[in-house]
Amino acid sequence: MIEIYLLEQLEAFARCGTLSGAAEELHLSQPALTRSMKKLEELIGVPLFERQKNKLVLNENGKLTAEYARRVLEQDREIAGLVRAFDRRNHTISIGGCAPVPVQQLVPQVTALYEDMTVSQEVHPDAPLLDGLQDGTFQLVILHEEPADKALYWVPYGEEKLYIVLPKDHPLAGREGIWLKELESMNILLFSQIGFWYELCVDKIPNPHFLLQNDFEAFGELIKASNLPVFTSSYFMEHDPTPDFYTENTRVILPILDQEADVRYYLACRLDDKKRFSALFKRISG
Amino acid sequence: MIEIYLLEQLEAFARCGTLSGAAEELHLSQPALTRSMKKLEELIGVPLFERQKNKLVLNENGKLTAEYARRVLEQDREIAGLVRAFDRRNHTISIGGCAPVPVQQLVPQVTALYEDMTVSQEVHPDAPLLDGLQDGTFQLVILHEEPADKALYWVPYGEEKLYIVLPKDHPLAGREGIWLKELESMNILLFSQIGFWYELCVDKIPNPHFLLQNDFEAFGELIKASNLPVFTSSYFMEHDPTPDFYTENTRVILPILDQEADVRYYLACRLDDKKRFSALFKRISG
DNA sequence: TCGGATTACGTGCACCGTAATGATC
DNA sequence: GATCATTACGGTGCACGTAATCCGA
Repeated sequence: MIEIYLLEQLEAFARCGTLSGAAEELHLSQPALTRSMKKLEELIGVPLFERQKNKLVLNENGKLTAEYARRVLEQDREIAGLVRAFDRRNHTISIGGCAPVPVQQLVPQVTALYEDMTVSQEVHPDAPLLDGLQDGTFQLVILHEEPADKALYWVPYGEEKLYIVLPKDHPLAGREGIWLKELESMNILLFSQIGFWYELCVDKIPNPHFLLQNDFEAFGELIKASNLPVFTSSYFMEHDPTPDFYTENTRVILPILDQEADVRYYLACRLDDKKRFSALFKRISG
Repeated sequence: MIEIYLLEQLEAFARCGTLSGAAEELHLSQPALTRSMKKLEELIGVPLFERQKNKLVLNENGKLTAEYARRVLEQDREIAGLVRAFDRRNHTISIGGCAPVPVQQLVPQVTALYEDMTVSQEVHPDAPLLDGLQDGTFQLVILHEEPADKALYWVPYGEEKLYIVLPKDHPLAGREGIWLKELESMNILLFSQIGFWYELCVDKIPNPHFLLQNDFEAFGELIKASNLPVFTSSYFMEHDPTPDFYTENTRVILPILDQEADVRYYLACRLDDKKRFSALFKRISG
């Protein structure tokens, strides 16, 4: 049986062209390589090298062997990674969502129900989420549109509505609601990790001037320290009942009137995972 | 890097179900297997076994690893054989022919011209010869029909004509020639290794009664000791000028009149081997 | 009590490195 | 002299075996 280390050394020699080069690359001595190549040659039983005076060159047999070696090495190297990935898949539930809010809500529920599992989370647009569900990157995804794919199982997963917070002295502050297009060219504070909401704002607000901030603490400080318009949502209004800018009475909160600002979420999994997550769906749906 | 011996041991364990079984099969001790499995597990970095009290069982990771191991092992084992076969192909010229006579003529010519090559020979019908030429089984073939394939190069390679030797008191002995169909139901001595000639005789002689003999010495003795009809050919008549049954004057030699008994041979190779064998073709064609 | 897995311990071989030699540019 | 392959020699890691222990049918 030809051991891997021999194939590895042959492959390195085939690439480098000299034993010394290969030895350096493999952090081995030249004599070690000489011996290994001799041994390999003996194992296979036919000459693999043309031995010129002080040069060693692969002959046709050697080139062929190197080619086979490459294939075996590649497959051998893959094993550990593939098995680790397989193991990981069986011990982690990967959640993908189109926005952070519903994902943050889901994670503790999943963690509680599947104690021995690791739960990972990512935020992406709907399309890659659906792809990821199919290729196994995600086991659960939260979308903001009803999945049409018949190979998926899904349930409604709450709603979220967009509001805007304006200073009381803002020209639009007296309104009962705001259309996104009315925010044209306006400076608006925006937390950067808000998933699909960002695309929505970019789509609907002409010539947007977003002041992006991806540190949540700093974002809060900026809100307090400025009187810039900022988005919020039904979720925050319910779960964070006394933030400074609500009670200071210097700002008003107005609903966004666009239909797209009123979102329903859907929790989906592959049909063949429906059983696996039945407890989760039960808990969510009633 | 996972060495082959580890995969080999895992694969044996996967097949046997117990370490002791695998140890016996591999001519190793149980402790050696225990250690190797531990080592493999550590290398990959995820559990591969379910350790019951005094039983070791592959878990899902382990089964997957064993599956990968099988693939790598198979490919690794193949290497030596494939390279040896490749080497052999480059150092042997395999000659196939439809009959022994022209092959026996060709072998010394090839041997003389390609000194460092091994020359092998086989006799087969034309169809497998042509197949073998294409798939590399043969580099040179001798046919008894002109090859139609445009991907082949060929030259005429002599002729051979069939005769029959009859006792002088045989009813047909007075004829100037014989048709094969006239040999109906006749007992005829036949050397078995005569290639396509055998098929020809079976085809053309109704209800043939061949007394087959595959030992050449014994065949000669049988000719001398009996007065049975026997085939010969122009080749033997030219190269073996004084065999007993010619000079004893108790037998007559009559030509076979069938058109198929008058054969022209053709030496063919693949077009991409034409250059390689140009010296041979030159010598043959003059 | 036997069969199977594991642990502990000692050993030998196989692979390695260093040093020296040979050979070519 | 520089580079490269090979040979010679001495060292060491590691895979192995033996023996002992544990555990369950």
